[in-house]
Amino acid sequence: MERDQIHIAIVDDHTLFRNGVAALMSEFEELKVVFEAENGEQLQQMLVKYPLPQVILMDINMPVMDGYAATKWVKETHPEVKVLALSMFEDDKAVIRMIRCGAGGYVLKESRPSELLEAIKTIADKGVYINEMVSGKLIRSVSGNDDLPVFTSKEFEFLKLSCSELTYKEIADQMFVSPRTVDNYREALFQKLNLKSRTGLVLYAIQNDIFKF
Amino acid sequence: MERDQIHIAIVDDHTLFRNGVAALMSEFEELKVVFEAENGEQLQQMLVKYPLPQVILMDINMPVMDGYAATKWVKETHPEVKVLALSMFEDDKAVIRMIRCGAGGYVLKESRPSELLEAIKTIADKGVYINEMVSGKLIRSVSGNDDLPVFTSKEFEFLKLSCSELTYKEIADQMFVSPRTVDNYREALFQKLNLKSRTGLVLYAIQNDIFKF
DNA sequence: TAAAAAAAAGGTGTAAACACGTTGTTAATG
DNA sequence: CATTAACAACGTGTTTACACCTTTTTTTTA
Repeated sequence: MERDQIHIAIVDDHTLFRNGVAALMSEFEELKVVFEAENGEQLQQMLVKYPLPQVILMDINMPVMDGYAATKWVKETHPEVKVLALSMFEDDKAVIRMIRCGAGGYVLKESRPSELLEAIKTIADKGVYINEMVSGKLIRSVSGNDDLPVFTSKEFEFLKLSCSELTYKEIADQMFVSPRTVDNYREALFQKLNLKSRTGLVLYAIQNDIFKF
Repeated sequence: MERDQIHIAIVDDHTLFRNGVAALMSEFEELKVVFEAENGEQLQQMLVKYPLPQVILMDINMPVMDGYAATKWVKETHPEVKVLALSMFEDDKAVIRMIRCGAGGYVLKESRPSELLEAIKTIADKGVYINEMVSGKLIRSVSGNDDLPVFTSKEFEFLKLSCSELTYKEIADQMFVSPRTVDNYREALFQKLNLKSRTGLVLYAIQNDIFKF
């Protein structure tokens, strides 16, 4: 067992992917996989039972507790642990959000194993790993704060229910409020999101993963 | 090198996943990974250069040539080769479509390596691998043919334009037809898709990749 | 080329969606 | 305890969406 090994953990709900990456990374003698977790919640449990990893490879979309929440929690409780986001697609919004949550970098799942190793080594050393697109939209997006507006929980619920064939009246019934109140939710969302139609709401909700199929 | 090894190939655009699965499967002595490919097109090239695999693990969503087209092509040119779909989520529509294209089964990416091994062995032996949900919706869906209805090109265009904040009047202008004609398109789609609101149209279009972000 | 089918357009009515100003209600805060 | 602020609800009016049925125009095809 080599000294100076980088201890890593892998958090991803897809077992095949998780095990696969673990197997691949274990082949690099510079790395040691200390544990795997299926989601953020399991990660929390693992962190008390196992030695603290230096780097956590974190998937974004997971059930139970997703990558955003998990990353935020990790940085709050163990700020010295580096988080490297593993994203499926080059989804700017998601990547930016992960970085805001405290991730020190991100790697696409399309990457070759050696690239991932490089990213892990860099992030363990320097704390951040920013790849090719540094000079691009990422910088601009992160500095220019386009965070998602704050919704009340009612507005949020209304937004999700809007992604259906229910009429506003029916939505009101389901939310146990008056149709007028639903009007308020709609107006508030229109203003916050600069929209003017229900169709706009639906598109927004889907684009921002507020409504999922 | 063992005889009676099952020769498999892996087609997935995510290198980390592909390599990971290859590494995992190589550990089973019953299997031999003969090649990997990034997409359907690369698969076509690989199939002439490398020994024919008995089973192909096929991702669904890939650039260039996706899993549906690739599977169809494989079954046309090498009907004896079995295709096992690897799906990310339990997306009924996608799975059903893959089976219609000729896949002999599907496995979720959440599966454990041993389950995947089991699936590979089963499909190599029996030609099909149907897991737990046999008795469920799958059977019903595949038998009851629910292929997508036929739209005219105008209806199709209208459907895409509906995924916006344009009013029907504005859509009519853009399509250079009368608002009444647009009414006809809408009515036709409502009937064909059994919907009753624009929201329904938007959701349908997005679910079926007719409107893409 | 006449008949039939399909697509485009019209008329009209109702329901839902959108807009805006106003009024209770509750809870936080000085 | 009075004052805000936030939320819920109301009234009312306009626009858009939806429904249905008819007519005109274009395209197919017998």
